[in-house]
Amino acid sequence: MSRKIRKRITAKPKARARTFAALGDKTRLALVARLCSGEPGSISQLAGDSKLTRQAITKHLGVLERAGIVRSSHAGRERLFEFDPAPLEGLQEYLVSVSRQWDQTLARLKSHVEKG
Amino acid sequence: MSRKIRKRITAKPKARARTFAALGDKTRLALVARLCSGEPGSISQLAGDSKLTRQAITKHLGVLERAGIVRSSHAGRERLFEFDPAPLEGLQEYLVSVSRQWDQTLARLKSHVEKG
DNA sequence: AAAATACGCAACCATGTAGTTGCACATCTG
DNA sequence: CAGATGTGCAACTACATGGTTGCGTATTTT
Repeated sequence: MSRKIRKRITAKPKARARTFAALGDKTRLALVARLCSGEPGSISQLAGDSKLTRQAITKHLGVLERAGIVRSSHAGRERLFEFDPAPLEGLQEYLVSVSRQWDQTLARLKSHVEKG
Repeated sequence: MSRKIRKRITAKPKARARTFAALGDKTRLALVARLCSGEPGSISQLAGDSKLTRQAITKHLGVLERAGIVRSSHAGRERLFEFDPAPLEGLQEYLVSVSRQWDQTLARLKSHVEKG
């Protein structure tokens, strides 16, 4: 089952890297914070919270959407974005498995030292 | 206490973004997987697992080190890198607080709908 | 001492990213 | 219908990133 954890750590590295990368920007972190603690918002509304232009926010929302962290739907002339928790739950599981793997590694190295 | 969570979500966004960004690359994810489940390794050893050049791996290790995810120490002519779990634990806490915030938001929106 | 190993540094290239401006188009609203 | 609002698309700049090659230097090893 050490192998099971190892598998969890190395599985789907491309999608995982993309999700991490999507969170690797302060503007996008702010968008996530806004969308996960409030109602869905249009591009103009979300751009209003920032000092950046609407077009810049559109690009950031595109990155988040490609990573699956937000979904968008059209409502009249507006495009509403809402949070989707699934990808972040995946990252959380990944980080938990990394911690577990590290604990096992520490224990193994320690017993190795004690033996000789 | 909703405010406490909100604070946790918006605190230190710069450092957090840098840590997320450091994990936003498949090569670096592989390095993390290697270092968290094995002994410390030198640059040449770590480069041996990859198809990239030693210099490319050096750059990736620099990104991980600037994010605090790995530490390095000199041993003779070698430079040994080892895993540091602290930053990833911070990300894990962050993701947990985002999930909690999202659950509260869902509950609030739901009751809002029920009321009217 | 000479060869092999491990590393650092710099230059360079291609590509991606973050941001802007400008303009066209769709959709509400008076 | 005319104007205001919300969006999409394209071009462009500036800079960061991922990767390479080349070379110099420190440290083992034989």
